Amino acid sequence: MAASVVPDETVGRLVTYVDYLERLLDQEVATVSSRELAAAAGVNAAQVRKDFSYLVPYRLGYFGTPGVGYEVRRLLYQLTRFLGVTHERRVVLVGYGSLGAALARYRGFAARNFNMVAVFDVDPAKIGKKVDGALVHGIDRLGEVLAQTGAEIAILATPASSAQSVAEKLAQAGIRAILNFAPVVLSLPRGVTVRQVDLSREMQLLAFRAMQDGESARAHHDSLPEEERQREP
Amino acid sequence: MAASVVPDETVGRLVTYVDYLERLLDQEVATVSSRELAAAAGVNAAQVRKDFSYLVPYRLGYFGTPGVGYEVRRLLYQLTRFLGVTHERRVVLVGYGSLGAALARYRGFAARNFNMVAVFDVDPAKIGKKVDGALVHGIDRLGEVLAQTGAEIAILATPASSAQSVAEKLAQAGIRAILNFAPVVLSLPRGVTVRQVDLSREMQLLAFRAMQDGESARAHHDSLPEEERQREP
DNA sequence: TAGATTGTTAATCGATTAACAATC
DNA sequence: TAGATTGTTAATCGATTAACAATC
Repeated sequence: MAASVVPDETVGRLVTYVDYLERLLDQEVATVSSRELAAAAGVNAAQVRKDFSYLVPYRLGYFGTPGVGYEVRRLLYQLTRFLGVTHERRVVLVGYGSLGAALARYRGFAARNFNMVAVFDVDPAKIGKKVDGALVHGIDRLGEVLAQTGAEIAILATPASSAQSVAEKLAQAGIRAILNFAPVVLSLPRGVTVRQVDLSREMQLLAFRAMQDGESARAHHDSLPEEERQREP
Repeated sequence: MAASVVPDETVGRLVTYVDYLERLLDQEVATVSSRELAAAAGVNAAQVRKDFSYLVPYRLGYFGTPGVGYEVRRLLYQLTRFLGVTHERRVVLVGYGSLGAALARYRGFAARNFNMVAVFDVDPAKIGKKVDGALVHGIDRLGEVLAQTGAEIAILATPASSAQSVAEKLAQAGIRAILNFAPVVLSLPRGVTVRQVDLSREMQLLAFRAMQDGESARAHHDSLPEEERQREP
């Protein structure tokens, strides 16, 4: 079997389908079509069915019924089983700055069975304090605390300058997956999964699109001059 | 000219190149190759050159010199000019909960010329307070305040349940771009650019990969039984 | 049965990567 | 000049979408 049969894009959408199915379950809706799931996730209906087809090799059992759709309850059960969201997942946070503090408090994690078991920072003023239900440790105690808590997932919210070295320590200490908020590409041994969330990059992309839409006609005109008017800045 | 010649992926990477070029400029490095830029951004060198080639129609002037590479200073100038990062961009934040508060304080935005000019919330206890240098308004004052401030970009950090209706109000009030942290797919008129950041989804994806790596052998074994053992949950 | 909707295969689309002539 | 590296075209890859037979 290839290392990862199910693309990240699909796994991400499965999570979205689960969210939507839970809402349907609350509303006591019994069945749902791929078309409806697609609308909720902002994708094509064929995409939804294709996504489910990736799970066939895992032999989960039930999916849909032609002509009818999917039973909400059973589909939800299969997807959560596949995603493994049933049991608690332990998370550590490294970097208790403004963003780190927010992430520690963010309720979206707890709602999904993520339990923040420890926080790490370099600031001596923070070490030893209890924040949001978790104790702040010095980064030197990483290995020790990870061994104790058995956490497998880390949230990295340090400054860019220290992100790579901290990530290496995390990998060494047995962390399997890192959600990286530092605007640096981490290079780590295979076996450690990294997802990068670059908020500043997202904002800059948005700003570019906003500007572009506003200026399309003008920009086109401005761009005509062949000469480069650069003054060394 | 097609609506958007430059893919989002490329624009995102251009931002990353700019970050790296600024570091090189600080270090007084004069030239850089596509290979080096690629390493910094975690991509292929051909990707870097391809990304730059998308900018050719914009006739910015200088890029690289075959056999030599790119002059750091001039390349940086061209990219920032293209991205329009030179002038201040005004941003409003809607939803001052735990995440919203963190985003308001997040320094990565200010460092990139984003200025948070107003905050909105429904909680009467927050309205009228000054937080992180911006006043908190009721959502009913959206149109008024946006007209005053001229903000074009919004950060949406409300609960999922109100995200769509707030987004519609934002679009109506002239917002061009929305960074959406609510785990809901927004449907808005064309002309409003939306980027979604779903932190819980990222975490669930990571947790899945972490679990998967740990279990590959076991999971494969477990998956064999043909019978579905579902008990209605 | 007729209408609806699944699961899957094939077609399309777009992004990434390789290759290489141009050129400093 | 010889070596290096760009800019661009062509090849590859993977993800999305369309189409449709199977089937409830």
